[in-house]
Amino acid sequence: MGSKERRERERKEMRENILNAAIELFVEHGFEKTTIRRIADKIEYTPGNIYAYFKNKNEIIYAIHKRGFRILYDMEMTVVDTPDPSERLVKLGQVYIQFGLTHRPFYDLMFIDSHVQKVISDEEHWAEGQNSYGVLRQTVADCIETGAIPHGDIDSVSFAMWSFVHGLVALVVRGRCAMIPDELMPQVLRSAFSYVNTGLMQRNDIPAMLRADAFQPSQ
Amino acid sequence: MGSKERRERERKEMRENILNAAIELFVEHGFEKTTIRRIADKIEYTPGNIYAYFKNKNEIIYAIHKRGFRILYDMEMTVVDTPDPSERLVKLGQVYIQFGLTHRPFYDLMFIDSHVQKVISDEEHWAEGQNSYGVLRQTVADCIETGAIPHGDIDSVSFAMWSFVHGLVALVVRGRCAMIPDELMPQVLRSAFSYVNTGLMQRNDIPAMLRADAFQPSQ
Amino acid sequence: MGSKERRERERKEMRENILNAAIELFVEHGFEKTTIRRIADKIEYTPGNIYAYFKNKNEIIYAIHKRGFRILYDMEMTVVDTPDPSERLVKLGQVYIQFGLTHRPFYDLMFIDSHVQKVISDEEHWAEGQNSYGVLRQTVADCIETGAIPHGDIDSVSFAMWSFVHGLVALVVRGRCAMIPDELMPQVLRSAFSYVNTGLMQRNDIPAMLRADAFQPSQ
Amino acid sequence: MGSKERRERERKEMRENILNAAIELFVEHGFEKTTIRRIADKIEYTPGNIYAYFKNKNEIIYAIHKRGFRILYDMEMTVVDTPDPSERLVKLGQVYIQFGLTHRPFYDLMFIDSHVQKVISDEEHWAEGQNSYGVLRQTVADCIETGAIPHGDIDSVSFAMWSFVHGLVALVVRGRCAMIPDELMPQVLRSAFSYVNTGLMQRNDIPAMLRADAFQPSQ
DNA sequence: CATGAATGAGAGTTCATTCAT
DNA sequence: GATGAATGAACTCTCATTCAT
Repeated sequence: MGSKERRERERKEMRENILNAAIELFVEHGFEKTTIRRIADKIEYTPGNIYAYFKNKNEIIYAIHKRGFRILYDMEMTVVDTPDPSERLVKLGQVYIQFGLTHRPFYDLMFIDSHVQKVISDEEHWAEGQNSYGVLRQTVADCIETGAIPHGDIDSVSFAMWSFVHGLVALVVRGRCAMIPDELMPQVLRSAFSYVNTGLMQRNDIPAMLRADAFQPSQ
Repeated sequence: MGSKERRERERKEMRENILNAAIELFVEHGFEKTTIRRIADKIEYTPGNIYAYFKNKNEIIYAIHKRGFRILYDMEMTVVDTPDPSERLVKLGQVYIQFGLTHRPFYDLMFIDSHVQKVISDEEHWAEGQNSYGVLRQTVADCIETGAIPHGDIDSVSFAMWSFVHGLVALVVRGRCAMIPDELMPQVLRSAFSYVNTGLMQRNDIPAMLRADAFQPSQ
Repeated sequence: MGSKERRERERKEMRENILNAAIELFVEHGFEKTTIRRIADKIEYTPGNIYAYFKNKNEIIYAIHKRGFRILYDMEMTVVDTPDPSERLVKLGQVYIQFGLTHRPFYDLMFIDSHVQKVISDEEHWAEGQNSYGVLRQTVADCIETGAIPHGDIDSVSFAMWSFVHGLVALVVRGRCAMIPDELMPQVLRSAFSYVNTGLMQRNDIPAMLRADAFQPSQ
Repeated sequence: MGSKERRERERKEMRENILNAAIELFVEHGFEKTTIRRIADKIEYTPGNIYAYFKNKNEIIYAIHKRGFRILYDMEMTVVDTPDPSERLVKLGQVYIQFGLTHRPFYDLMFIDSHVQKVISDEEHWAEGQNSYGVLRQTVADCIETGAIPHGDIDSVSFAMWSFVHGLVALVVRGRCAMIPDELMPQVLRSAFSYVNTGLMQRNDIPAMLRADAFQPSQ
């Protein structure tokens, strides 16, 4: 019977609706203001009905979380074929920052939010994160192997790289840059990013790509 | 009469109690769950009574915020006299990370928490933060002047340095290091930190000080 | 399906219940003591549930306010067709007093309560009041034109008329008539009302209608 | 021993201080905002200490109530010697309105406020009010006797007179005059007042005194 | 599957009042 | 007489969640 399949499909569509509404609210008003009632209002359903599709609010968070990692991963995929490891590493950093600044609520949920930390913890929900980290790790390994960056423990170096770009984004996303005027932030971000890259990359000039105009803070 | 003094002291103790309870709750459950009621319960007082010591919840945040910056600033002061700028820069980084990891709730409140961002915004409450940034900025300026690190825009470089150590701490504090086993974290942090420093510092060997065993993640 | 209609009806009944409970409490304890909790208790519901029917406490006030003016207006409509202006003016006064004394909490809310004054202020919520005033004003204008009462500025005269009847009702409603024994109040009110009317109406005898036994203080 | 007297005197002064503070708060911020704590703060004493001088908040209300009637009575005394009864009646009305509009919080407390109504009820606290009413009543009696106003039951006529001026003041004090522009209110009040007086006083011209520029509404 | 009414817990805050000192 | 710390009840309002229909 195709009826069962239709059921299945409708169910998926509904989950999608809920999720999209949740994400929109989330993007617009942040996590705290994304309540079940508001999600329900947005799709013109009833609060109670949400629970037919998601066990509870946390399940919705998981889903958003997952989708965020999907977006990040897709963005990473656009640069992952770059043959030169050092160039790839830089591009990965750019893509990461771009993701963070253009999808702030996602970034917040994925890498900063503390409620998520508790709710997701060490569950299977970090699987997607592992993929992203894997891409970075491999690139770092390649860089070290080719001598593009100094030798070092792969995980430590990967963590260093990640920390740097995370720091940049996190300080912006959580509004800790009061000392730097808003209008200067894009330039400061660019400079900071290329400064570290250039510094680490042993004068293998990569100025061209570092000048790429990414990183417009958004939203 | 010492009675007035005793009163004064008791009052301070009470404020201290409230603050400590708040900080503890904040550590355990994050800001949202740190409610006036819970604070009161913890110290076995009445919710209303809290308001005899702090005008409102925000004042409690301010107090924690301020205290955190005081602690950080004091820690920075212990290394600020280091004459060699590059050594000083490294030590500042170490001190910052140490602060972040040994005073996680403070760090969280000061540099990560989003509600604080809203409540404190651009008010006078960032004054203390400016001091800390000032110390970093001056050190970076000295480093550039002496050629210890590559030339660059002072604020951009300062922001880069800050971002890096913030990234390290923030990922740990907000539990985003699932891919690195807990027992390896201290070593990874150390390696990551020295990797970037060594890389940027143009082979001015500073291995000795980088081996300093700091950064034990704490509670 | 009548299910939707039933829902609709039940919803209206519920709003009605809330409103009635609110009005009763308002009668008994005044506005300040008419709290959401007490309303909820009275109808044996949960405080939070009230908010499913009224956005907030002010909305409940608006509703009572509006309803009160509706009742008053309807009562005015029963006499507004009286052709003789002076007779109409007297009847309007009687109707107004009757409304005030038989719907005291409404009257209180509409014309006396001070919190309402703050909450409603110059918003659209006075629209209904304007209708009532309009009826009075027109009647006064007619009276002046026909010479039933002395010439004068229409608004000033209308305000005078209104003030008089408001004064009568307000002193009763707010219990400032201690000097007059309760059992005499009805007669005193009647006498006072007809005294002023007869005085102003230049000996156009209207004794018949002034003897109408209205104005029993209620509840 | 004069020590006892001194005690007595100091006690009175303290009561006075509390009362004045309460009245000031009351005048500035209204009844609801006049809290024990605020009174205490104003005179730089402790909330608890207030209770050494007044049994509770209601006692403070009584005192303010009483003082208000004292002021009104004193104002009435300035016109009570007017020999002509009709002139005296008009002056009494003027004085009453003036009191109401220049001492709004007092007026509110004395003649409108509902909390007072409950707290004071039929106790001895209305004694002062009786005096004021007595003055009016006597004047009305004189007016009737001399034929200045139509014959009628003294209490009913007195109540009518009182209701009229109370209505005028109460509508203003409780902000129910939205339909009359603020800048016109003084003139409207004057007109309304003289309209009724002239109307009732059987063309005994009293225009001169009615033109007296009283009744500026005040804070 | 969907509704919508209802719950219960909990949020920050204010207040009159009490009481040991 | 005066202090100031403390209480306990009350306030409006929000939310995730449940459940009969």
